[in-house]
Amino acid sequence: MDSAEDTVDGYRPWSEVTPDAARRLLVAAVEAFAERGYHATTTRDIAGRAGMSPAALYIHYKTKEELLHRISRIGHDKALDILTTAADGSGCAAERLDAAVRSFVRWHAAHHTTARVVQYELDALAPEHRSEIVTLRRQSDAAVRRILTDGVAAGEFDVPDVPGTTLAVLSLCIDVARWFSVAGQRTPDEVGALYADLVLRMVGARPRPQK
Amino acid sequence: MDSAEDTVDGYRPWSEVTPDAARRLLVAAVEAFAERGYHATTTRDIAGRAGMSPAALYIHYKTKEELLHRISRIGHDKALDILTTAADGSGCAAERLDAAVRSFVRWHAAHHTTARVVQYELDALAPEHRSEIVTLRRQSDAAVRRILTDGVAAGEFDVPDVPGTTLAVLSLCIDVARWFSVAGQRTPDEVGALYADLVLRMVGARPRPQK
DNA sequence: AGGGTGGGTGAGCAAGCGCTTAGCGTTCCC
DNA sequence: GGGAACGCTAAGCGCTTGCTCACCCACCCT
Repeated sequence: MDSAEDTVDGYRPWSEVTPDAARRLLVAAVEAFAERGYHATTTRDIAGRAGMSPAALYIHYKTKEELLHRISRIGHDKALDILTTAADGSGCAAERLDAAVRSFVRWHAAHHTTARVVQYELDALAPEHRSEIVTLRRQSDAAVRRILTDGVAAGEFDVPDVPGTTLAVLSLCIDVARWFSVAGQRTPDEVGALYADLVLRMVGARPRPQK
Repeated sequence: MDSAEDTVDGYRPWSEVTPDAARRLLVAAVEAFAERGYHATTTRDIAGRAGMSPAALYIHYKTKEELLHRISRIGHDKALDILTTAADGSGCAAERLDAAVRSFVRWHAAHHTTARVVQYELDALAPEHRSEIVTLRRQSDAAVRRILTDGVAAGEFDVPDVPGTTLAVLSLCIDVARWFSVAGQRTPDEVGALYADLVLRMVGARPRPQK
């Protein structure tokens, strides 16, 4: 249903999942999990959306939880990649923070179906898979914190509580996945721009630091 | 388990639910829903936590969904009450925004168990119950928007996009329920203070408007 | 031509689900 | 003191769940 997701940011999602049948099942699972939640989704529903019989799922995945894990892993990898690319880029702290928030939010809005599963179904993962994902999330936190610390050190930002503000910034971005709707009047680009502006205000960024 | 919730802000939660057995079941349901999600929680689990047999649940509630609806309704009423009390209070726009965010966030942190159910299990409600709750949420949105509009009109705030910023402020506050943990090092009061500061920055509040 | 291989199906199992029903003990009122 | 009313339980019904198994068929290499 969400075919608009197929070609965003010039990359084809789930292209890393092969063979074709496994990818179709995974895409079906993303849609179903996002719509009804992991626990409310049945394996029959997933297989049905992919145009297959219930048993076909178990040729490509051992359990329903493995499907969620694969989705969560790929999604977190992508989200972390977007964030660290911006965080480790060139430019002053304000520019990097702007880029990080803008692209992170744009991804959460454009891929809100995937993002919803990735961000809100963490508790449904098996303990060992959950801790693997939590490690990735800590890296996201570190990336944002790095920008804030740099900005404070350079005198660009005024942030009394760096860990708390880091948490708030990430929380703000992530929650986009919950409320964003294609039926709404904002495009992912617009939300990204709005949020980048709001976050720069939150950190007290000076228009031009020392020029 | 979360007995610390029993007496916060000087009011006893769920005191409006009678008789005693019905309240015990409801409290058990809140804990179970918050821990595992609505769909992953069984009626046997709820009854077990309340120290009753599975059938006891159906003496006080028609269905499992009615339990969720009652929880959601009471929680939304309380959250909206907190928000509108602050929004309609006296003081300049900045003071009212500070109070609104501070108390709203404090509630989400202190009652994060309840808040998690209230904010994240909306889709599990039956359509007619869902639309009833959505109405309440629109009132929350209106309350915050009112403060922002007032602040802009008074020249206290600099907000280019009032609806978008309203959405972001509420989103930021609500997401506290997702990440807040009693194991963390912040108290609800501290998070409330931090967030009030961050939001005042987001709206470009001037330290003293015209004094 | 023919047998192996890998992706697929139809049918179904054991377990667990939400919810119901028959019945039981206590309380309360006349 | 007798009976209705109430709060609750033990047992279990009908159904759905995640998952399995026996089998099938298109394709491939020799």
